[in-house]
Amino acid sequence: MSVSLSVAANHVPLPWAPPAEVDGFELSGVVMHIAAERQIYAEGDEARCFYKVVSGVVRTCRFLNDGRRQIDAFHMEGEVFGFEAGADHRMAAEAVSDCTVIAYRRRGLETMVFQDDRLGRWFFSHAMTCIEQAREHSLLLGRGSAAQKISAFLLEFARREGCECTVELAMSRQDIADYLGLTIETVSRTLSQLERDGVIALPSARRVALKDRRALKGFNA
Amino acid sequence: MSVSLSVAANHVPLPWAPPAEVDGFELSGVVMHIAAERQIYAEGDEARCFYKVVSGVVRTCRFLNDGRRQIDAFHMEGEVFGFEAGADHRMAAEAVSDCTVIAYRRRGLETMVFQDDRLGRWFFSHAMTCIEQAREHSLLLGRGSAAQKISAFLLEFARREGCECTVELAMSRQDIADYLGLTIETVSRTLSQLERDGVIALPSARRVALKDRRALKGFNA
DNA sequence: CGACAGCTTGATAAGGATCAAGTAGCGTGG
DNA sequence: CCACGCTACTTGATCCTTATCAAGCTGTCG
Repeated sequence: MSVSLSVAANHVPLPWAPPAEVDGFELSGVVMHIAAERQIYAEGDEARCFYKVVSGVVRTCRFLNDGRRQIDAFHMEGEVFGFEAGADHRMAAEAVSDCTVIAYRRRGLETMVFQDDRLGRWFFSHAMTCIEQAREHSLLLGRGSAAQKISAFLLEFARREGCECTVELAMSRQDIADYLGLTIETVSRTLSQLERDGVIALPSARRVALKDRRALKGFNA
Repeated sequence: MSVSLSVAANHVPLPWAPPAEVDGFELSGVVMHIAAERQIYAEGDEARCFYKVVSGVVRTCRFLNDGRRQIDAFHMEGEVFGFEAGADHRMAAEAVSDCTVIAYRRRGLETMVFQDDRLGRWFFSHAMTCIEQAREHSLLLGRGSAAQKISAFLLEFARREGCECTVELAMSRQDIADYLGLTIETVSRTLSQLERDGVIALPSARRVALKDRRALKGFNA
C-alpha cells in the first residue's frame, strides 16, 4: 500500500522507519531551524505536530512548581519526539544546541497509521521503545547513586553517538543534572572523581573520553 | 469488522476497551488464580501472553545486581500488563495479593491490531498511557522528597481505587518503598509524620484516611 | 584586557539510609 | 481462650550521600 499526502512548501520523505518497510510513504514535513536554548513547544501547547531531529540535540522537559526542571529525554539525530496520546503536549521541547528538525502534521497521520500495516507497526514499535526508555530512566532515577547515574548517562550517550571511546556532550552540566535528578555540583564532582579514578578523561568540559568501560558498567547491573 | 479466535478452555470476551468500540471482538483468554507473592512471569521469560487483572493487585518489577528491587507499576482491576515490544518480558510480574488474571495469547493479536482500527486505536492509546505513567513516575522518582513521593502515591491510589477519602493498601511498606525509591523505614516514618501533621489518619497499617487532600496535593506541583 | 557564563572546588547542612530495638497484629497450636 | 511465634510495621540513633551556599577558576567574546 502506498499513501501520499498533499505536498507542503518543504516536502520531505518520511525517513524514520526502515526504508524497505515504508518505501511508498511520504509525509509533508516542514524543516525548521532552532537556535540553542529556544523553545520548540511549551508544556500544554496543542500537539498539532510531532518532530524528527535532523541535526543537533533537543530536550523534552517539565517544570515543577518550585522552579526546578526535570528533563525526560534528550533527542538526537534521527529520533522522533513530541508525539502525544492526547490533544496537548505534556512536556516542553527545547533546543539544547542549534538544531534542525522536521515538523510533521499530526492530523491525518493517526488514520494513516491504521490504514497501513507497516506504518502502524513502526509507530507501535516506536511507542514501545519509548516505554522501555522511560522505564529504564525510572530505574536509574529511583535506585542509582550519583556515580551510577553519571556512568549510565555516559554509556548511553557513547552508544547513541556511535563513538565507543569519546562522548561529545551537547548539553550543559545543568542539563545533565536535570536529566539525572542531581545538582550541577554533584554532576561536576562525580565527573572529577571518575577522572581521578582513571575511569574517564576530561580533555575539555564538554568532551569525555571513556577509558575504562568495564569500570563504568560495573557501577550498574 | 468482527474477529473471533479459536476458543480455548476458558473463553472470555476482551473486556479492556470501551464496549462500544470493540463489541465484535473476542479473544481466547485463560483465567488464572495466583496466590499472594507468587510470580506470574520472570524477567527474561518469553512474552507469550499478556494479562488483564480481574481482581487483586499485581506488581511489575526488576531486580538490580545488588539485590534491590524497583517496582515499575502496580496493576489493579481492569488494567493490562505484560504487553512487550520484544520477544521477552523485560520485567517480572508478581501477585501483591491473591489475584485473578486473564492470560491472553499474544500470538495473532499483533496482526489483529492492524486489521481493525478500533482495536488498533485502543492498543495505541494503551501504549501512550503507559508512556505517560512511566514519565510521571520518573518525575516523581527524580525530583521528589519523601513526603512528595508518599503524598503522590496516596493520591494516585485514592484515585485508582475510586474512593476519595480512604485508601486500602494491598501492598506492604517494602512494596511502597521499592515503588518510590525509598527505604521501608522512610516510608513508615513519613506516613507517621503525615499523621502527626493531621494530613492523614492511619486506622490500621494498611488503611489510610486522607484527611487533608489540599495539603497532600500541596506537596507536589 | 575585562566581563561574563559555565564549570569546578570547598565547607557545611539536611535528608534519607543504615543499623538496631522495640511493638502490634495475626494465625497456630495447646 | 490464651500463649507462642512469626511477620510486618514503627521508632530511635547514627552515618553517609548529596544538596546548599559560597568562592574561585577557565575559556570565550567583545
